[in-house]
Amino acid sequence: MNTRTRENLLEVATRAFARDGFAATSLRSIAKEAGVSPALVVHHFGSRDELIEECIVRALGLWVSEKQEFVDVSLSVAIGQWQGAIDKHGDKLQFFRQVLVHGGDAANILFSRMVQEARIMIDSEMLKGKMRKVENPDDLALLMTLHGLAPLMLQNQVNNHLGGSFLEPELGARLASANLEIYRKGVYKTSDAEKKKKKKAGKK
Amino acid sequence: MNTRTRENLLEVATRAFARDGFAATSLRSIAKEAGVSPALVVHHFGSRDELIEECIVRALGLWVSEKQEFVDVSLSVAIGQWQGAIDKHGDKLQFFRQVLVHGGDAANILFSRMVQEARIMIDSEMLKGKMRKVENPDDLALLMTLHGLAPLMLQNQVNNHLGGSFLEPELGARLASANLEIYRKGVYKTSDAEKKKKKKAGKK
DNA sequence: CGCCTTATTGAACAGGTGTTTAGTATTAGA
DNA sequence: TCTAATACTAAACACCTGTTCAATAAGGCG
Repeated sequence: MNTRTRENLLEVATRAFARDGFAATSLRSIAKEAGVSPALVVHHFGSRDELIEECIVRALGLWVSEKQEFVDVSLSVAIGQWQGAIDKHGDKLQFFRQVLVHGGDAANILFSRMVQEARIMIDSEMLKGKMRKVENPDDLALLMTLHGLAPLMLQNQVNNHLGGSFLEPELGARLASANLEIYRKGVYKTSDAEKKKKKKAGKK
Repeated sequence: MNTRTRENLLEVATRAFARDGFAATSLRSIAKEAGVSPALVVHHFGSRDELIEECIVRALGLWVSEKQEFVDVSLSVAIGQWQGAIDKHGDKLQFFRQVLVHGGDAANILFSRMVQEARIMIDSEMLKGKMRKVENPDDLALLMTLHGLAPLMLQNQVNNHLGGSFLEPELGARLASANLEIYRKGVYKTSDAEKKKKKKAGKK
């Protein structure tokens, strides 16, 4: 089995899918970009769908094998500290974005894993005393994952709105600090009645 | 000009685009669904791209004309109170979701408008004393829009994760209340030093 | 009525898609 | 070195795409 051309094919395909999305990337264009005949691609992978699946499995595999790094990313994503994460894993994030847009089992698995890791992060932060106790940590994990993924999913619109790429340090930092401000202090004022309630519960 | 078939065509097309996305919806399938020949569609709209554009313009037009309603939606989106908004505007929201996924000028305009309305909402809430003063209201508007759109963009994954549709009252309410909890109290503890600082600033 | 515009269609076109097939190189193993 | 498997390709297939064209039906208007 020729591993080299196979791996190269996977790399080229993943890059193309990350760049243009699954729907807009044809088997033929991948073959051309890899300097190879279309028939060879199906010879190696069976079909276009199986190629896509292999790309996803491979990307998820890389994720798992680099898990420690990606936990950092997940955390960075959650609290909006983009620049570091993007520098290291920009292309992979773009690919995962396409997976999420594409939907299906892989997207569900990917998403649930991210929520799961956010959940672990929350427990850890609470143990360290950096996070307050919340009513439902599972829902918080879900929400923080959503909040973290939102700028990735809507990156084009965010970039257009800000007039630049939020992957750049300055804009990224602005988004991050604004997000952190919400996560620290909230935005809605708590009513006086609730404040007292909170104090009581705290003293007890 | 036959307005009836034209309008019907727009309606069928919009519904199909909302359901399956732009990339996966062919001119021919729309024609079939409308019980009409493909040639008639291009006779009325010139081309598939122009049909898409007309659908978008029409949807944005409906948005503007029902602006008051949609401001409510926007606010509901921002604070995560989905169920009411979805009941009234579910199909339109699905279409807008596809527009955002599709990207391009229309998506940028739509997104910036939502941020803008969020900004107006923030000012109004601050005037009413329901919101605290934040460092950069523009960035807050951007973030709240992102937070509101996230569950819409990732609805399939969220539904899969929760084991049901978050458009249903119970799950929607859960998400909403978790979001509100963040927006009210934050999640990260502020350090003691910062707390004192805050108190000083408050008394001054 | 007849005329002209409009609505509508079936058939065809050119191009793109994923996949198959038959054939040729290339390589590895006995 | 001969053989069998593998790597690879050009060409063709069947299908789907958006669009065009010529033709027919239907109204509106003088």
